[in-house]
Parts: sequence; C-alpha cells; structure tokens
Amino acid sequence: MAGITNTRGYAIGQMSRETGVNIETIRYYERIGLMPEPDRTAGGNRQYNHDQLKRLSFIRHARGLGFSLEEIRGLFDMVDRADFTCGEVHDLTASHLASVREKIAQLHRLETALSDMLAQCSKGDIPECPIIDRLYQTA
Amino acid sequence: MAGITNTRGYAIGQMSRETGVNIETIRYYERIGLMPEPDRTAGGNRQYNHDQLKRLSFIRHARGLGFSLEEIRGLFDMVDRADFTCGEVHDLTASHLASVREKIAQLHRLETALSDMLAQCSKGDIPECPIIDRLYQTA
DNA sequence: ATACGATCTGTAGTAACTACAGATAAAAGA
DNA sequence: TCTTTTATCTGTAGTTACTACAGATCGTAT
Repeated sequence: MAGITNTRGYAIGQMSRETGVNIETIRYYERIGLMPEPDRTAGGNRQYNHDQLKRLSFIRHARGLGFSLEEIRGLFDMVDRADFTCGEVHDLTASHLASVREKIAQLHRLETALSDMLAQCSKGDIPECPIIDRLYQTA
Repeated sequence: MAGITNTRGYAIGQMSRETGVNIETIRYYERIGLMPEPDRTAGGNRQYNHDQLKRLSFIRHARGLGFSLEEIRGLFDMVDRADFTCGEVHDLTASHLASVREKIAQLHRLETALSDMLAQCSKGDIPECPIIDRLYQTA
C-alpha cells in the first residue's frame, strides 16, 4: 500500500510542476481536507511523499473528467476504506456521465437558439436589431 | 421609448411571478447595478414600472441563452446609450456562440473518455476497478 | 384590531478556485 | 560566510451568479 518514500520528498512547487495543479490550489485541497497535511521541513515548508503525489494526480485526472470535488471525495472515501466495489465506482461514473450528457443536450439547444438569432441579424450599421428585440420580448 | 406605466406599479413578488426571476435575485441585480433602483412605496417597498419589467425579462432571456451578467451589462450599455449598431450586437452574440460551441466540444471529449472507462469496467463485486486504476495513473 | 403574508436590510454561504500582502525559508552565487 | 534571489508561508478577500437565512417592518384582508 505504501509507496516508496523519496528521501527528500517533494516541495509544493515540485508537486505543482509534476501534476499541473496550481500551488494555491494544492493548499486549498489541503484546507478542505481533500489532501492530507504533509510533513514539514524544519523551517515549516511542506514536504510531500509519493503517495501524496499519486493522490494529487488522481484529483487532477478526475477534475479533468469533470468530477466535482465532492464526487472525488466520495471516490477517496471508498478507496481509503478499501471496501469499495467496482460496481459502486461504475455507478458513480455512470451518473456523472449522465449529467455530462444532459449538459451537452442543454448546450445544443442553446446553440440552436443562438444561431437562429444570428441568422436573422442583418449585421447592419443601424441601431435596430432583431436580437435585441427578441431579448426584450415579454412573452 | 417609455412604456406605459401602470398606475400602481408592480411589487417585487409580481415581478418575480411575471418573469420567473427569484425575488432575491432581483434585489441582487439591483445591488450590482444591472437593474435600476425602483420607486418605493411610503413604507419602503419596491414599486416597479413596465420598463423595468421589460428590462428584467431581457436579463432573464439572455441568461437563459447563457450570456453572462457582464455580457448582458454590455448589451444594456449599448442599448441605453442608443448608439449601438446591429453589427455590434451580432459580434457579441457570435462570440458567445463560439464559446458555447467550444464548451460542447470539450464536453464531448469528456463524454468519450467517461464512456470508454465505463466500457472497461466489470461492474463486479470486487474492490478492484479499472476506473480507479486509471485515475491513479501518474502519467 | 389583528392576523398573516409580503417585503425589508444586511450578512453569510455555495463551488472551486485565484490573487494578493507581508513575512520567512531555502538555495545559489561571490 | 554573506548576500541575493527564488520559493513558501499564513491569512484574507475576491471571483460568478446566486441562494438562504434572521429579525424587523409593511400591506392587506377580515
């Protein structure tokens, strides 16, 4: 379970460079309890180990896939308790996928509405515009 | 330009019902200067006129199309100064449409990645999961 | 007159960060 | 060793677009 700990560990800047996660964001994750409190140097600087690097990568990938921090917390809870099943993870992922699809559908409707509006627009040099008129419609 | 002002005007609750905008949100729009300060009754309650109702509808529709409050502010600035051209409005709308399309493209990539992951998942009853493994990948 | 709902102000919370300021720590160069 | 530069530190406040109170007052129906 334990990774091989680097003799020196990683400073926060290294963590940032390795994962692409902003330094301020790493500290933020710690503040909200998504990342553990790392060791400190004598002077008080953070020193991370390899496990913590992996954990941060995990967060980064999951965020990249649009998982919310709460969803990620849920994933970690399962993994940390080590009593998760693949089925549980599947379900969480599937419901996330469903919400992504819903968002796509909504944006498609938006896209249609906007391009319809653009099509009606003369692009002219006059202070009269079907787009503005449409937005002002009370109905 | 001026709408026909109702003798009594609209209370904030009526504005909310007519436009579907939450009461707290209407006050918020006023606070940030997107809605003007309305008249008040002797007791201090807000009294809106028809122009203000139309303005709120405008905001509501534009929000529904995904325009940000700053974009809406820009639209109002143009209209309020009455020196906008249809071309300007067209451009703002077109750039908004472009960002909507970008968001759609990004979500499509997300969708693909998520459904690929799901396809690899056994859905099994075991604490071992390709989804988790994938997320932990450092590379 | 009284009850009740509507509205009032002001503040704080939400998600997920980002951006400082002002003070130390650590590493590199002379 | 001393100095300079770079990296981190803490803590707070800002971002977007709202939403959710608390505790007080207004308006209206009976």
